[in-house]
Amino acid sequence: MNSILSAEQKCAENGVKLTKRRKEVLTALLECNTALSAYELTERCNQQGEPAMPPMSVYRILEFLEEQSLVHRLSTTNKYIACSHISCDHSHFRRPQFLICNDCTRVQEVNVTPETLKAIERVAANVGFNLGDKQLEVSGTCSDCTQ
Amino acid sequence: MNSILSAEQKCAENGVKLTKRRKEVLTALLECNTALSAYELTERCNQQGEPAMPPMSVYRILEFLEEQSLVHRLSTTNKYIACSHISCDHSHFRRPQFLICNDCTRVQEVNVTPETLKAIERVAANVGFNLGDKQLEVSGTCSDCTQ
DNA sequence: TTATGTATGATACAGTGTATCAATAATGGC
DNA sequence: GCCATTATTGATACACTGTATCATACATAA
Repeated sequence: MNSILSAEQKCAENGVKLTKRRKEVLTALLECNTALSAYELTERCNQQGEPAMPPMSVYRILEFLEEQSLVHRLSTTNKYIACSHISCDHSHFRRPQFLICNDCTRVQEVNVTPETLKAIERVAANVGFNLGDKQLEVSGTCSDCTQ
Repeated sequence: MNSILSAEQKCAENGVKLTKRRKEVLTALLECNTALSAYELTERCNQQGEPAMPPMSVYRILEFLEEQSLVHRLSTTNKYIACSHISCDHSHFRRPQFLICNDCTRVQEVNVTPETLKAIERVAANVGFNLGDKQLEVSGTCSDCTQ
């Protein structure tokens, strides 16, 4: 679990702690490798031998992990996915972008060109919108579900 | 209510009917001029003198109106907004795009250039994603909430 | 009118997220 | 070590959102 070590280090730098419970949640999310809802994640955590964790705790922990940029919340589907940049050094040097399959809810992190991002930002700026550094979520149909 | 007439006509062309209840829902959504959740919309409809409508009906009617492209469902916020092209002749010649304010949930329909859309489609195609003709939803902060 | 299909009403319930308070664990000062 | 303070987690209740299901009303055509 290289990622867990990196996550722990990152938290330490920020003066917060990656507790046992938080590790459990992050590990479960990293292992499943897809986006999960808070309740799906709760179920997964409670399948391990550990004492059961209530959904409320999972919500709080997800909020914590999101603040630390260790997970992303996909507002399109209300699911959470582990950040794919935990172990590599570079932080999100630019807004992350996700493709979300409408059918199987599979999620794929992608990178559009900076120019394209700029173009979108410009359109938003024209009507007074500030995109901040939130991620971009685009829904479609993945290759498996297209057939 | 020019839009209602256009909507009625559009339905007639498709061989479906814009009933009294459906008109009520669409009118309420057109009048409020913002995105509303199904329950907010129910409340609004029931503030008129009409006999009360249960949420279930509103859900069904919204589904109907969405099929007729008279309203858009914003999956980012689970809200509905009236299509801004009901009265003008042209249909959605290209994928509609919405900017959604994270703070006040205000929604603004915009148009990025076809080239930008193509660029996003290309990135998606590279990993086997098909964007179909679903709308694009981008969340940010509107001018009012930025200050 | 009767039969058929469509639209709406009503009820119950499952799923999701939040508010609140209680209990436990960690931390720092003495 | 012991206590006070804070952070974290547990537990309960509840509000909100959406769906499943069946019953009723309405429209249309034979």
